[in-house]
Amino acid sequence: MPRAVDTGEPSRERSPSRIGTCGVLCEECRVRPISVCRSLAGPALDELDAITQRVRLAAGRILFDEGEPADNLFTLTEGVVKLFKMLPDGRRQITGFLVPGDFLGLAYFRSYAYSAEAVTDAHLCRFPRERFMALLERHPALEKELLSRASSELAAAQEQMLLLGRKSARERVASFLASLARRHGSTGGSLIALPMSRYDIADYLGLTVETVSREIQAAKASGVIEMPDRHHFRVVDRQRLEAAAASG
Amino acid sequence: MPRAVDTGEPSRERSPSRIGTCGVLCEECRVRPISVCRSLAGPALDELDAITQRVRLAAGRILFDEGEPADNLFTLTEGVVKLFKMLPDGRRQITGFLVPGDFLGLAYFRSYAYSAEAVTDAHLCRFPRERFMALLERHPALEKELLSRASSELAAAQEQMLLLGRKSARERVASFLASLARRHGSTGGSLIALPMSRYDIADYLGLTVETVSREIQAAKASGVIEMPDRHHFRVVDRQRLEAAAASG
DNA sequence: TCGCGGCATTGACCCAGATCAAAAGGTCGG
DNA sequence: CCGACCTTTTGATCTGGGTCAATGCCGCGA
Repeated sequence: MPRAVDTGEPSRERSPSRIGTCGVLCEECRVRPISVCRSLAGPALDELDAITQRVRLAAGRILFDEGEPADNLFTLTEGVVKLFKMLPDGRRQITGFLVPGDFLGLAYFRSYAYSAEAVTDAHLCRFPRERFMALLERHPALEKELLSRASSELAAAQEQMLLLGRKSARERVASFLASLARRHGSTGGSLIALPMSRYDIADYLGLTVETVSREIQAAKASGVIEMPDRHHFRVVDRQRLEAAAASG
Repeated sequence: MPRAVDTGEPSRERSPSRIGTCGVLCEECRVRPISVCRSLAGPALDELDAITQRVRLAAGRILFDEGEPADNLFTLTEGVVKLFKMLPDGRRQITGFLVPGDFLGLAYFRSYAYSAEAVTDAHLCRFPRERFMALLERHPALEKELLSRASSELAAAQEQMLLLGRKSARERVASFLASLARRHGSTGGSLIALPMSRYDIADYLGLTVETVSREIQAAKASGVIEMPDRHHFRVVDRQRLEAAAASG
């Protein structure tokens, strides 16, 4: 099992620039800094910067394991991270794929409720739990932002329960591709990355690799999508993709 | 489709009693008042009481439908309520069963992300969204409580994803019974209510009624549980029940 | 450049749980 | 008390997707 502890020095000096309403700035990702909090005003941002540590995580490395003491919170600034839970016998359920801007290690737990692993090389901002919580006390706006994020995560989780409990394999794969396309903001025709393996997709959709592969092939064959290579696709017929997803 | 709008007059007069750290008091359920917020101090409670409306809901009636404008938030004070999402063709996934003390209609959405229906006769406290949000502004402790609840709901949702995506029918039913027993705080041997129908259980576990029925019969036959009637059970062999649940 | 190891795809077969069917309780209005 | 209707149980059969087995593909290290 790969295990990463890639630190990142506290970096006390003020970030040299901020763009728009964005908050914590990742030095290496300056081109695309991601806010931990869209609605934070100046002072809160400064304090957040002060407790921020930069972390890098190579693809395939574990950020933390389920059950570990939850000593840190994170925001993802670059790359893709997957969250998952496992059963004692090795069966795995991926509960989500995080993209830049997403928050990780949500508060109010003694220990992490899931494991987190990098799908691609990733950059994160790390906040020591204690200090972050103290900051939360002083800045209700930050708390509000977290509540808002928790709410949308909850809605996404419920949607995923619908998928896992009631959708067919074809519908699951179509839903997955459609939601990637939606997240991508693609109006159709643009190239969308599929950075995770077929195994990851299977463990996210509650299927086997073989079934995922077959359904993706079927989607290609029916002309709903195009795939220039295994890790990129294009939505050719959005209508039919959405229909196949059976979205409520 | 049954549809309930059972109001409940604003009830402006102060609640005559409070027990321990409990908050909003349901007049009819005085024997067991349930807090909306364990950590609220006096002033916040008074303000909460001021915007509270009592609502009653007969078994089988809808509190609200997915997609409706989310004009109200609720806490359940008595009874059991189920939350669910549906697909256009009628397939249904129940995402949770609420018990007294649970919060409902979480903030930061324009419209409800799911439908809510009473499993048994239920009593709720209703808070008009606007006023509740305003109150939230003034009382960070309330916000903190909501965040805490959202976090545990999220953890529960992830556990359910693991169940729906990766567990067998036997494991699902065992997990369900085990979690009811845990929630009940049963040390073993005590009678636990199973107020929902087999259909509801099936739609919660992503199975069919027939499969749920068969697995429950199997659990009885193997001596893991006892059932004095169809809507009550007793855990006879907690060891084996937990083992069958394959809980991570 | 070659060869190895981990993805990905494809095919053949199988089985857990769905579907179909029917009977047995239970509940409620009249 | 009757009868209609619904929930639950039980049995028989079917099938979507899992399992097992190969082969192809690709990236990487030496």
